Amino acid sequence: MPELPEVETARRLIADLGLGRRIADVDDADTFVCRPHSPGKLREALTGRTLTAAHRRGKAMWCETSGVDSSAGPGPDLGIHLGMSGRIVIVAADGWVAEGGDPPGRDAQPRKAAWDRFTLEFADGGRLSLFDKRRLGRIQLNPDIDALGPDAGEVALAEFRALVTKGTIAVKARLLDQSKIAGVGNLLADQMLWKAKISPATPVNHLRRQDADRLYRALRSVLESAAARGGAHTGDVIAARRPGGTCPRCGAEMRHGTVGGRSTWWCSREQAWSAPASELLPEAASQR
DNA sequence: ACTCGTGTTAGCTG
DNA sequence: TCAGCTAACACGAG
Repeated sequence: MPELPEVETARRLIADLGLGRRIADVDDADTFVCRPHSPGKLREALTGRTLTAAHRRGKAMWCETSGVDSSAGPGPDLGIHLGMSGRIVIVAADGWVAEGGDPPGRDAQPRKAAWDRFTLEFADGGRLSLFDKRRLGRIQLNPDIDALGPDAGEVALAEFRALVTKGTIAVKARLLDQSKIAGVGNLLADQMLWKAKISPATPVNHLRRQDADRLYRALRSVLESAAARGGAHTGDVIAARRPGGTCPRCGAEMRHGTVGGRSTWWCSREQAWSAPASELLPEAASQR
């Protein structure tokens, strides 16, 4: 299930194998994945064009398209979001298949054709599909990319500090807010908070400058290692996200709860959160 | 049978 | 209007 590193893999796949191929037909029959949905709308908008570039910001991808002929202006952008279980599958003219997105190894059963939610049929006989079991992926023309914050892999330290520390929300919930920082999902958030030794429940206004800076460095290194190792699920602490799991660093028991509406795991020793004494009620402070 | 989930978002509240 | 929270979406896996 894709976070930033998996989406980048999918984007690169499209950039390498999907560009410059004439779109001969479009299957946009899925009434939930293709939005806004009027059957045939995407077919009408895309047939006769080619994809000319593949971009990504956070977990959102979009492809530029060519004019239907050389005299026409460029076509609409094709927005692609993989959701929780989406994967890009590209079939070459000779039938060779390449995939990127949701790691195939984790659900390696044969692909059912019914799970291809959107397909570009190329004139060369190949195709590009959004394969998505849960149908939470999205295909959309001209997606509003500016609604997203800066890409998590490109945000600068000063910008990160400003975006992450304003307000009172739990730091993990803020990291998951795509309008602030784009690309961090549930696993990357747990991994980077663990790496920075910060409790996921810490209200962001309680983060000191040194905490925010440590979290920023954790973001950089977690993205880098996830990209190198093949996805967000390869993080050191991810294997410990299970009942009975222990911290890979100190051996303490891992705790589980819900933060920002998502399943969350943290080290009971290194990521314990306690409010500064000045913010506790008098009776609570006296118990410390 | 029943619960959970690596994501997003409409709709509600203060 | 904004920040923050919750339920809903869909469906396969355990």
